[in-house]
Amino acid sequence: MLNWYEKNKRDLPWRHHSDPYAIWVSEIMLQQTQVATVIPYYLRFLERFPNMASLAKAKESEVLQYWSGLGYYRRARLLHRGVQKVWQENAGILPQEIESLKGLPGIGPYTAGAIASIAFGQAAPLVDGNVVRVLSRYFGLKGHAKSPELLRTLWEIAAILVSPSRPGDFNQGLMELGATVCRTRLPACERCPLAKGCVALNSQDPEAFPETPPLPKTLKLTRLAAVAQRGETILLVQAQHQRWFQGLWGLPGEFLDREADDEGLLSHLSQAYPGLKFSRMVALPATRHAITHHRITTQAWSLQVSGKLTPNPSFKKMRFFPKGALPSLALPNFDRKVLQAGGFCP
DNA sequence: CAATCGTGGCG
DNA sequence: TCGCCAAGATT
Repeated sequence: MLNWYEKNKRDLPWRHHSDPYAIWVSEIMLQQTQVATVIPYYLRFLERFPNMASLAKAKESEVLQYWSGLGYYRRARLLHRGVQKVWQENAGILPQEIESLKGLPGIGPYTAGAIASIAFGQAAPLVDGNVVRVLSRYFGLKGHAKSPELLRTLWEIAAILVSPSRPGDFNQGLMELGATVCRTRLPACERCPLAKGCVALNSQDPEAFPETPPLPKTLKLTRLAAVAQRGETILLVQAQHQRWFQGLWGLPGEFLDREADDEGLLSHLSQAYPGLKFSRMVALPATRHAITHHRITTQAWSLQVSGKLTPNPSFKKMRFFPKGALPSLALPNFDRKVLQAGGFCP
């Protein structure tokens, strides 16, 4: 494993760092997110927040701005809180103990093992999606990829296997193998250093491991949204109690269980934003977006606003932003797609 | 424990 | 077009 990793590891930005903070950031961004997606976000984030001090002092809104488009925004808020906690309560020194790491916001069993082994050289195991795949295939273990029983077994195996002398390389090697060779579909078993003893390969169907759990049914939703303009500005609201995108800015609107129509949007807007008057509605191209198992079609309208905004308790903030500010705002791609389709944003 | 959170890419 | 999936944590 160690020899294979040494020869085959990819040149990734976070592998240029030995700073535990930089590794921490990479591990949070990589949660449920592929390497290629993370790289540009990681580079920008570290350029703006090169150390704990800069991130600890930053406003959450700016942290979210740099996370905008990467998804799973709770990760950004928890990372921010975690860094602030270390900065304030531990003199900016990241603890090395697994249990202490797990006590930090956003750091669970996997990330604690990753930081302990990669940043601190401790012989700590880790189990992520790659490790589940590699080990369940190699040992021919039954059970769904997320079943607690299989995961318990895998953590025990990983703890036995981890190299005491080079735990970080071993753990990264296991994950690298899962990402590049022992892939979910079309595993490249001919290139695998573990092929000889692999139970799944010898069973002729490596893809049968791990078993795939049943997925939740996809739900279709319709959403109304407004690109409400006053001069060269656009009305945005900050999600506070909504189900999705807490803390981010977004277009005003609502979800429906029926067909979208402009009258529905007008009645929603007049109720949610008392004091404002809307006119000159023009339908924008419908956009589609998926959030976990939801498939959402957004029908948006462009319209003009007049009148004075009365604060609404369901939103923390409502503001008119200049169009030029849109690219650097913490917006979910969900809304960025609407703005781009309407030509309001590059 | 099981459901949930975003997004882009792939076949 | 659509289902499936990816360096998980939280509630």
